Amino acid sequence: MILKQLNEREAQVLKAIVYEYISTGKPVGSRSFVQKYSFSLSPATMRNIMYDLEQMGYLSQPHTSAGRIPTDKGYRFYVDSLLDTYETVAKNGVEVREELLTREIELDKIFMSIVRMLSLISKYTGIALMPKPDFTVVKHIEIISLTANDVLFIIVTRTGIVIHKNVRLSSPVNQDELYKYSRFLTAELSGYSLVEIKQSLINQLRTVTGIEPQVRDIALDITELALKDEKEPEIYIDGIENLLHIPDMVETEKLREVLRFIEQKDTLRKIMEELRQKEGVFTLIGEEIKEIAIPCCSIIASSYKIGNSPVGVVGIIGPTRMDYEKVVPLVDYTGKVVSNFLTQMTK
Amino acid sequence: MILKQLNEREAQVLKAIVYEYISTGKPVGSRSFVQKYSFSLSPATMRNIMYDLEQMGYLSQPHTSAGRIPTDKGYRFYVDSLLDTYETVAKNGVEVREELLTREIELDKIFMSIVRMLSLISKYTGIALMPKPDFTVVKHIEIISLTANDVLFIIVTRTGIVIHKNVRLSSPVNQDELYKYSRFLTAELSGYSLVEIKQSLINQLRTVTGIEPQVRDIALDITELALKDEKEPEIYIDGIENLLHIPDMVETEKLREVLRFIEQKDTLRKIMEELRQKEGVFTLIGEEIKEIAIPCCSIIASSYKIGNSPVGVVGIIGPTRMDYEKVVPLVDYTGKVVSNFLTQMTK
DNA sequence: TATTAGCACTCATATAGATAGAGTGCTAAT
DNA sequence: ATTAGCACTCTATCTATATGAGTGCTAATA
Repeated sequence: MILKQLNEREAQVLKAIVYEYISTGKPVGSRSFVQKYSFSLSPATMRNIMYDLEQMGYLSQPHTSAGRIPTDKGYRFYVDSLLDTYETVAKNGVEVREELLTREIELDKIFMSIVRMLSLISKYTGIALMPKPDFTVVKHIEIISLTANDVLFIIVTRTGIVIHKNVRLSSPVNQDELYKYSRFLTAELSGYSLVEIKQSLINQLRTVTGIEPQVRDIALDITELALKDEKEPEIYIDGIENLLHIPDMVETEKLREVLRFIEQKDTLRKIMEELRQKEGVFTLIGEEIKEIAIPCCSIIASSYKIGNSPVGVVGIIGPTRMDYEKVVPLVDYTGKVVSNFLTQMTK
Repeated sequence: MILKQLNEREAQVLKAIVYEYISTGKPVGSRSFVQKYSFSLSPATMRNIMYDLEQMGYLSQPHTSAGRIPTDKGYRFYVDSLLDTYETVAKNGVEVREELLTREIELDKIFMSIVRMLSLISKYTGIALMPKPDFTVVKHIEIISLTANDVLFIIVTRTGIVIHKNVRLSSPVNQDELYKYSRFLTAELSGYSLVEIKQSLINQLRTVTGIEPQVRDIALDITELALKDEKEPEIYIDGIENLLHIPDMVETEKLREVLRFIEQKDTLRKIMEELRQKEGVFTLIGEEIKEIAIPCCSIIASSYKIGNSPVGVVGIIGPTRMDYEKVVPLVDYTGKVVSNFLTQMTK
């Protein structure tokens, strides 16, 4: 196959075919297509173009004598061409209301309503990866005794997120001793982000003076232990039922697979985690989702930031054949709103 | 219709019909049924019995000249008759492993694995209502300043549950002042359950002496505010995909309704909350779920306790036509295991 | 050289009719 | 009280057939 840039006409046709297939769900045939889109071309010519596009890998046929449907490569072309122009659309007709955010205080509720909104507006499944605490700034640390050997390590971040972890000690420590640790840790660590603490601060503090060395050492040990295997940030999902009215999902087995994938969350989290590190809106189409084959599904996601660090992801899961014009700006815009909000909140 | 006790034979037949319908999913007809279950009766007699059972409301026909299917009343009869005898089966063949529980420390993880197990073993959807914190005993209270007027109120319970809530104050308070509050509250409230604190303790403490009256008053105000509209306990769900292979769920619209119901969580929570207050295993069959019509679904749930207070619920959601023999003991046993574990843990 | 008209062929889908199978209700006989 | 027999009903399944939309190819046209 010869590599070749699409010429203008081919590009137009390809976009229109993908668009048509997205809205109807039926393979696009030459005759009705030229008519509907008033191309001043005969069906025969259209067939030739389609044939070329098929050769180049943008289209395929479910069977001989059926119309064409886009391949993943075809969708990819379509989305990319959208991204060039969608920004002007972004604020129009998209109903994410910023005030909604400021009314709520608790972060989990905020994200729940964001995910709900995404699903309601897009009519697909909304997803959000909660902010990775790594980049949030410690405000307070408290260690509380549970049983003789078990303590609860609590970090409060400046955003009001509470991270807590049970830690089992090798020897019992009483609560008064724990208070000392808490005071020491709060004094030394507040104002720093978790990632700074993990990567360097703990080790620097190992030699700090002006504190009983034993308190210092045990306190830092507990901190290290508590931060070691940090809990994966939660994923919120809403609108799973929207996956059901995806026309391509008639085969129950496919649907089960998708549901299992979504419920399982680990794989989804891994994928989201990767997306977090990309800039802006990112789209995973069909088989491009490498970890697992989720049939007929695409993910459109945007990482959001606190300041300059991308800390989480919002987006939607929908059918590969989906309404990209609407969804891409929606997800992008939502990401920006969340970024602004969180950045504001942390100041 | 004349109210009448079922005679022995009718009861036998009814049980067998429900059983047969549960396993095959097809309306039970007279001829094949007498054959399969080797009743020494002719199909005609069976038809007469079926006719009677239908008159009494235990069976119905999807259409003339179809076999019979159980009504909700029929299922109810079947389950009740099961409950009389299942206890001997309870510990056999049920694979909830108690050791699994003791290895985990964090409560949410414990419940996640319980729900997972329920869904895996039953092949239906597992559900759990987390322990209502009302009956858990306070271990420690800490108030931490977030912004000038916002503070974070943290309660740690003896079980290691962390409850936190943002509270907005009318006038700014600095962190040192907050420490005083924390110390006072921890001293006065630890060892009491939240429900005791809410119902009487706060008011009793209003007049306590030996502490600056201002600290006392504000601290109690904050506590009252924080405990006022307590967060609803979370619901864990696993195995939604199992709802898909329910044969009666072929109609997508039904399935969507069920999924929406499960995702919505509020209604589910209300139902679970009611179940929490019942003793032992409880079964809601089909239309008996009053809040909403979840088509073809039943809920089997068991409340679990800490000490003597029922604090939460575990159970499963499955098709009305489900394998009650297996599920009822499973849910019951799981409830007991969780009760033991939590009661143990809290001591 | 690019486009178009025409034609034979393919495939998926929809429709209608026929048939088989399982079930019921009723009546009369046991 | 139970059963055999019979006419009737409803569903599911199969078959055949027609229809429509699509393709690829070739030859004519601009």
